Amino acid sequence: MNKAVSGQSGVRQVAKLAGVSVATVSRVFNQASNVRPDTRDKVMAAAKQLNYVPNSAARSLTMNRSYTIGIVIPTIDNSIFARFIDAIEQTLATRGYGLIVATCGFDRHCESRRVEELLKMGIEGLILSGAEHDPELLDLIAARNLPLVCTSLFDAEYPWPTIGYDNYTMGKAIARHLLDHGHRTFHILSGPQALIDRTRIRVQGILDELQEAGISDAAISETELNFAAGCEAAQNILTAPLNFTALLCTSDVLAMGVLLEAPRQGIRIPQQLSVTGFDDQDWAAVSNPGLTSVHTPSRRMGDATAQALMDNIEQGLPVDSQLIDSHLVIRGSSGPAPSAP
Amino acid sequence: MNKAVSGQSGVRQVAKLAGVSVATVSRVFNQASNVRPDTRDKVMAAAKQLNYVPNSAARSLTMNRSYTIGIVIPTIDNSIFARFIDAIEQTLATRGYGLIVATCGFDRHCESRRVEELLKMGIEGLILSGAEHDPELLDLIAARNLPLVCTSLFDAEYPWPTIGYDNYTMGKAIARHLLDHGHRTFHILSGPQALIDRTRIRVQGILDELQEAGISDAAISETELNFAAGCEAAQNILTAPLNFTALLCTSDVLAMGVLLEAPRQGIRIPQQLSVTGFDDQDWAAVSNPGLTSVHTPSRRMGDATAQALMDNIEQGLPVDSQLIDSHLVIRGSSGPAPSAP
DNA sequence: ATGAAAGCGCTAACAG
DNA sequence: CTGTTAGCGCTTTCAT
Repeated sequence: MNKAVSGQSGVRQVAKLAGVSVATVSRVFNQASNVRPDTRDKVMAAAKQLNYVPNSAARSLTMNRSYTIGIVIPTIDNSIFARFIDAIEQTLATRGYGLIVATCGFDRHCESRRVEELLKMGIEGLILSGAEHDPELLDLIAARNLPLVCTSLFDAEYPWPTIGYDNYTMGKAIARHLLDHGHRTFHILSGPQALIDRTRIRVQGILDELQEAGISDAAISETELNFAAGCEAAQNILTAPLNFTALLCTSDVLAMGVLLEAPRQGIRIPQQLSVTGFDDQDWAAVSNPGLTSVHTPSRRMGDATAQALMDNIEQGLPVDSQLIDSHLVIRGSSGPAPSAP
Repeated sequence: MNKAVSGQSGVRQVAKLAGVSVATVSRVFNQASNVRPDTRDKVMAAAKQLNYVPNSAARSLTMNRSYTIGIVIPTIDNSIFARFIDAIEQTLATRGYGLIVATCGFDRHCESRRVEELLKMGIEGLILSGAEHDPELLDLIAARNLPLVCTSLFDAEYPWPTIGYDNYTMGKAIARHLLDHGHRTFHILSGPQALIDRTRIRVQGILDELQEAGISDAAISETELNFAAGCEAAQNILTAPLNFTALLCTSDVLAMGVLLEAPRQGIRIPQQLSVTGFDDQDWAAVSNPGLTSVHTPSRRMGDATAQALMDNIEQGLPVDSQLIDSHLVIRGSSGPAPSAP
């Protein structure tokens, strides 16, 4: 059983070596005011000599501050989340905060457990994905008065602050794009709607737009939200003779599978089939053809989220919900509907 | 100035409500042995009623344990690192450890600063990328007796444990693959060799293999290690009439740019040009053509790293260097050299 | 400008 | 099996 730190030296040693009191050492390492420059130097010298690093546990205990923010997301292994975390981490770092990450797949129970673990670790703020969480968890968070931001979607009505996109409108936009190109028969490939609210909202936007155009028979295939699952789903969807001319995917990772599978089935994109995604990952510009998708600036969302949390913690500012812009990016994977589907 | 926790309740309150001593409460929340079941239940009930969550700072202070591991990597926004972290996080979670992530680009000074921040946060173990670090930093880590693992490369000779791939041999392997296909003129597109040791090692492997085949005039282009930079580099490399038939990229993110740019320049892959990557990201199987690359199982590396660290911390086991297997994946982007380059 | 001393909430002997 | 008590290393009044 290894002690976390062994060659440890505390304020005490530093104080002794510098010939001052522990209070002075503490002052030097905090708001350096009220310390004579030469005293300060003596302390710093002693500290360096002893390799002194303040003990965060003791610090946290007395100040009741941990300078850590927690985040629980489905996975890190998805460009969209990776970029998001990357941005959060960098913004937090500008003010000395650390980020503790935890993943939970799309399992609500797991999410709750992970949050509890983070709570035990003393986080001062929490970032969650989406707006559907265990009510008991939300109660606990409220009881602890822990700042929380729900991300990836924007919902001004939600009782907790949300920072994210207007998934509904974007769903409508991408459907409209296809309708404008003359498509009348559609298939939707989505992630698990029951587990992911923003997926459900995207689908709803698509369906509503189609509905308004008098189309109400779009088929929906659901699958897990990862590359392999997308490939498998694509195989199933694309084998039979196509009875649709447009395939809308609620996520690029799913569209990737379609792009891979279509040529194998002899289906040409976009001549025979238009395909669209959601997220606009890097590769969407590279694939052949390029993938029409909705660009969701997750980096911007991360910055905003981190900033909001820190402003709340340090200045008590309320965390306001925030709409992050997103927009359609049209590429080669979508085009005019073939004359004879 | 928001207190981190406000509706707080400590062992004391719980003890009083449950009609026991603080020691008993502590026992219940730790090694539940030596506590009568009904006492235990009373305590748990009281705790639940009060929304009690143990204060981690106090806990860490008395036990001298933080149950957190720190990692400093260049970026999270790269599939390779994202997958790596994802795996680490999940493995750590199995034993109640948290992961604090920090990014530093490819800047050694920044790396040192970030590590110091993590040190201040009380991490019990540290994960770094590569094996080139500020000597002073390494001294500090040694002085604090902090377990460290250097990842992404394997080097049995290195004074600190390394867990990663044999980049050199893989560099040789991919060059050999191309040589076997009759290629005799090469161009290498690499990330910054001065900043990234494993990149340098990969390049060295390639060069050595070519050298052994009597080829010593391979040109090398260096660029930043991200998608945009890869695109730009590809534009420069591919404009002039090609004086090489194989383009080896030291990373898939770079190869992605090449795959995007080649068709724009009217260059057909692999008929006119063979392209290879390194990492085998998801999209490598999807792109058109698929990208020949070296598969580096970053998830496996993450698991091994996390496991080694925890075993060291809890059982004092030495952290042994570990070679993670990697292998060549041949796809459509590489083929026989065109007869007339 | 500096020092002395009182805890922060918890765990871990040590008693009983 | 349970209670009492002494710190863990630090910050922070309150004196000086």
